[in-house]
Amino acid sequence: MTTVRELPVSIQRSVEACCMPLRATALGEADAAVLARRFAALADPVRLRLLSLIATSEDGAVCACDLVVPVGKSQPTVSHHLKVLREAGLVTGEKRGTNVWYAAVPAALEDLRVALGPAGT
Amino acid sequence: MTTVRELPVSIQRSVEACCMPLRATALGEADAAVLARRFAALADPVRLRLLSLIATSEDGAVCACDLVVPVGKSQPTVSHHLKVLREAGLVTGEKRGTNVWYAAVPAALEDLRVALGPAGT
DNA sequence: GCGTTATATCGATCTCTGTCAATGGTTGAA
DNA sequence: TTCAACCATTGACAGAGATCGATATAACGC
Repeated sequence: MTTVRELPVSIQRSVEACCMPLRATALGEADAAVLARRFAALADPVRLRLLSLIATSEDGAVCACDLVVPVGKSQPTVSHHLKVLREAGLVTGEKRGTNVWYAAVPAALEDLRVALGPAGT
Repeated sequence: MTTVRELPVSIQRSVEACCMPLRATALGEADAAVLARRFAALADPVRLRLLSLIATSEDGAVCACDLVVPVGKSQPTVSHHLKVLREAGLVTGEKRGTNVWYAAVPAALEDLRVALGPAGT
């Protein structure tokens, strides 16, 4: 359940940047769909807590085994939410032995920040 | 259907600010619930387009009657989405005669930007 | 090989949400 | 007052998503 600290995992972005700021020009259908999908990944309290736990970890990565207890959900549920975060490009998972270490993808959060930002950014 | 331009409506915030950045400290259950609710308001393509249309309007406000056609949904559906945006504090609605004029609430978007931002903000 | 541990997937259930047709409430105009 | 326009609400339905127990898969140690 509890694990030994190791080196941070490497970071990779699989999801390409998207979309002008909401307030710059009227959003097209395609861009709106992409953005909605990403915001949906943040629209769940369990996922937000998981992401926060991962992003604030001292070494930049957290073993999945150390995420089940803190959020108070079953292991399959946590695994499901981690998958959603992964597919949204917000975190990456790297297998180390039997464990999977999750790391945040800062660039993904920055993309969303830009989308919410003022027109001239 | 189409309306005459008038003065921008007044802006008011009903939703109080919330939550440290995700990457500052691990999110508590309560904060996660509040943030998830707000991100959920952005997790729909129709709402994102409505918000974008409102936020990019020249006068800072748009008549609801001018929002139905651009998003290609029925009037009740658009009304429903506008309600969700209103309850999330992202827009305000002001009645003028038989029309309702919607305006964006920039401070609400800024709050979400802060939540997504780096630790030291 | 075997058993153990960690993670993912499957299947079922329940709840939430997006959508529209129909209806109701208000407002302004004729 | 009567009518028409605008907007919100209701009710019904389908689809999506959150959750968990059970099971499958993978890697390690013996």
